[in-house]
Amino acid sequence: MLSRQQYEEASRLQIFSGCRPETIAMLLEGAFLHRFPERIDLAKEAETPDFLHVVISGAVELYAHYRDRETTIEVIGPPNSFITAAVVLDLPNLKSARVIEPAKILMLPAASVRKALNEDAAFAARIATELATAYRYITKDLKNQKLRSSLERLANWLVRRDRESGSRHRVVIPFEKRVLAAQLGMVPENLSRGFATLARFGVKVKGSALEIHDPQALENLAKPDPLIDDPSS
Amino acid sequence: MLSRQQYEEASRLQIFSGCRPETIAMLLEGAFLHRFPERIDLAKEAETPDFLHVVISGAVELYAHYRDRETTIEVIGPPNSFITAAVVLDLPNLKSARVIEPAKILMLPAASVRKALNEDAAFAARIATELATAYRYITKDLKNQKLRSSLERLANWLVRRDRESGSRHRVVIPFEKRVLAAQLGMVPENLSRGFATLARFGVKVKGSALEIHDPQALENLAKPDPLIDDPSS
DNA sequence: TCCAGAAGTTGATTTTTATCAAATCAATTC
DNA sequence: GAATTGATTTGATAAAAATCAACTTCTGGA
Repeated sequence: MLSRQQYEEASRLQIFSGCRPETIAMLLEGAFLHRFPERIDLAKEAETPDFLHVVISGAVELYAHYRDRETTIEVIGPPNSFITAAVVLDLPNLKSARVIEPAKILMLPAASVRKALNEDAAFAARIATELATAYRYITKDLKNQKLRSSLERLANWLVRRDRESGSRHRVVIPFEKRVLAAQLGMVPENLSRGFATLARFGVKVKGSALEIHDPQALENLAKPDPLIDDPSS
Repeated sequence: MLSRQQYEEASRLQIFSGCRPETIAMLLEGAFLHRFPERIDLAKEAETPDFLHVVISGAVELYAHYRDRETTIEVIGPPNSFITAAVVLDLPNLKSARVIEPAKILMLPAASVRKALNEDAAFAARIATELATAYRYITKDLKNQKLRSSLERLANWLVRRDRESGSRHRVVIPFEKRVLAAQLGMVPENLSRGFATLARFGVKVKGSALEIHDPQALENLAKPDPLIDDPSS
């Protein structure tokens, strides 16, 4: 269902690097490449997924429910895939996924993914790498949650974002503050109060634009730890 | 370094199922099979692992630090492996590991594991499965942390343990209460208070032995959710 | 431009969780 | 068996975080 051009584009994705052409062909056979507008749900908790989703552009929020509560687990962008674990194991999703920024998504049939996994070592290795990375990412998040107060989590989020965007001490929150609050494991009210507290450490808030006027003070508060905050380690 | 008998035993492990004999031979080439007493540290945060560890028997606690704080991420038993993600990616451990119950551990050279990953699709698929399972496990834990109060976490731990041990309404805490507290994300004092509160729901505590006298009341409190508490889903 | 509704903020209050200190209990050594 | 040490429990208090309510700001149409 992919055009020639789409096929070319898709086959260059990191997830296919080193794979045999037959594997790529099989995976792209029943694949779709779609653009989705904001708010669209791409996956739903408890449903068993039919496709592995790869984010080509845009952003997707992964969230989960319990009773009447909801929390954001993760926000992912390109070139990451999601609901990978559920696809590999053919089990129900533990999280729902919604588009948070208009996104282009490549959808690979789940059955083909499982087939490829057993036939092409390179593809299996890539999936293993993908899963290992996701595992480490969520491990860091769990450490973040269990070992830090909400103010520390916020301060570290800020420090990290700043670094990732070139340390120019101007950070923009790329989505609604409520989403950031949920991601950091706090209610929106406390995020506001958190920013108010950070004012004492030289942080100025103008809507979703944040200015860090005293980087050292912020770092002293945050005390970032590579084993929690370093995206590459 | 394995005896003939050890080799036979090791090669029957789930992690090798479906693998080519050469792969198994290569992995077991530089492998060790050791028994470790309690308290021994098998891996240390921030160190890059030389071996993939597979638990044959006993139990291992995975824990992590930040500043002067420590928390337990997970307690694992056979036939699970640990520090798998770090081995696959050749990156530093995010967690330390200590023996919590005398354990027999199979140690596979990290470099061989990475080599096998790219040469044997069956092995790569097994590692992917292993990682996917670990990922889902920790995802559930993160949901547990972010969506529940500490009393709810404790109640659900109890309900789940009871189910896993045959629903005979007698549960034994298999390690120190402090470890359980850390695993559930609370201080030991609050675990005590949690048990005191559960008395009102028919739970009796005698040391590490717990009795559930009103299973229905406990379930009503816990409100278990398969997407958080079901080990098989 | 104005308005409605949503998002975000602020204050007061409650609930949850941690901290600190002391007491109790349990296992282990001498 | 007494003494020591560490784990657990209990109580008092403090800190962190959530809730509820009121208010402000922002945003996207009519």
